Amino acid sequence: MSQPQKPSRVAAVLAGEAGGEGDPVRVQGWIRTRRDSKAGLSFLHVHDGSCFDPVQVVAESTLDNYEEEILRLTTACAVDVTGTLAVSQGKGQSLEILASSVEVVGLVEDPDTYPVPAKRHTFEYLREVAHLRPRTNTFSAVARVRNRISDAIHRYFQSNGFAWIHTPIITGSDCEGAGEMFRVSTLDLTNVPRDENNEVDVSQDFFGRETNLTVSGQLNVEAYCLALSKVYTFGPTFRAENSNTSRHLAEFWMIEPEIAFADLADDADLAEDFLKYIFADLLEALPDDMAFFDKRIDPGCIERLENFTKAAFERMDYTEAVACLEQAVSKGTKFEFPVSWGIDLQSEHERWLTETHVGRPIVVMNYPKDIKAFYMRLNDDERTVAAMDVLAPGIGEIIGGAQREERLDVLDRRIAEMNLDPEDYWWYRDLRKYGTVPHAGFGLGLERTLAYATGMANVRDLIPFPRTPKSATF
RNA sequence: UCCCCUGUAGCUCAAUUGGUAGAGCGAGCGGCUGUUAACCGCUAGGUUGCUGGUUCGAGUCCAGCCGGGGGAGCCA
Repeated sequence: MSQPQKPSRVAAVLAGEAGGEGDPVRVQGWIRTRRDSKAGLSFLHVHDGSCFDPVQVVAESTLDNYEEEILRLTTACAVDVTGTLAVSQGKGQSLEILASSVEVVGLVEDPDTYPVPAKRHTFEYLREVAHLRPRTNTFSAVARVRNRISDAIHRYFQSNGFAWIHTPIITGSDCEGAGEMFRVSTLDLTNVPRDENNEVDVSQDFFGRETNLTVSGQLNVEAYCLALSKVYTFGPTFRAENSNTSRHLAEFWMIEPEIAFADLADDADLAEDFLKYIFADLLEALPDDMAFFDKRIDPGCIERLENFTKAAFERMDYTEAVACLEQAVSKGTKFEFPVSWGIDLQSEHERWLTETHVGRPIVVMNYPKDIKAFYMRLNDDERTVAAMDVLAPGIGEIIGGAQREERLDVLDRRIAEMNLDPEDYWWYRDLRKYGTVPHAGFGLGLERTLAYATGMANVRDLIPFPRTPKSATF
């Protein structure tokens, strides 16, 4: 089956990169819709996922398989089309393909049973057919945006001298302290070995100790930060929390840069520069997909992103933020949760600060030590730590980060204060013994970032096969 | 884990104070059209999530279970 014409991507065809009027062209893809005209021809919209729009193929009734095959084409049929490029006589597209051959590669035998016909579907329903939803406009657009953002993240770090560190998925550390973990074991669950105290004998397990899926690569990546200076993680993360919200997944992807010889201000600068880069890149690279989200999913999302990339981020201390909130309350602003120094800011507080108070992204810094993790650097006031949250209009917290405690004596004090066992942190403490330096980093959830960029409301629709409590079908 | 909402045709939803189910879309067939959210007509398609209870009678009321969604907490 030698085909003389090399196939082109639909994106290239529509961009005029596969040739001009009269040039031969070949595309491979799936039917989105078929419309027949009694003028003796059918219009096939063919997509291959390379761009938002399908290409229109004109199939005339003179094709030898017109009656038997082309008139039976339905949504999702796979085709291999050869023909010539033509200027469209109709509206809605400039170039189309006048087919000389439409080979049916894969037919839909019974269209009545195809779960995703060309009609409106709810996102909830499409989650039940997650293996077919990437064929829809929305989910193919999400997939392209996810890919582009991921690529931009790597491009940003790589072009700025960062090394991508593959921190472990399976961790022997039971002290990462960020929520419930998924146990990793090869023990026979129906016959678990016990020791003399009738405890599970983990020495017989695969690793000879208890192991779990990672909830964060941060502690590990700090080791590489203190050797390669500028590093980042980008990979899957697992949390066994029983969280049932539109913002939580049991398996999600996270980005965690870490920079050495850096303080909190450097960290905030990095976060601002980084976010602006990936969003500006998205707007520039995928205008058709973003236009779709702006029109059908979340009107205004393009303007929101444009403003985000242009506005200078406000910097504000936690103490000042609380003072602003208290002043607002005294002037009549109502919050569900009361405000006072020492509280963790609620979502409603964060939104007020970024949306109402300053009207642009804001970095809140230096939080009370009692509401933050042990590894965050203690400030000279002994009351606050060098933590930061980046808050954005329309979403609230988008990044959380901190300067790390690099002084061993202070770190040990903090470990003791929080009733943690220093032995669990022996190698983390080693990093402070041998050539310690100030360093800082932050964490960014990929799916939440995509939610912000696209206006899609649920992170379950921003990862190909979502894992949530009681749900891991695919 | 807690609170609220919800489960009727392949999908989205109707069904008056309880009286044994309808529409739109999709699908099939036909008509019409260089069509593009096409349009017009016809046809097929349902043990109303599961189990039990109240009742002459349950999609409708009650209990339990299972699933879905939203919010809270936790966080990314």
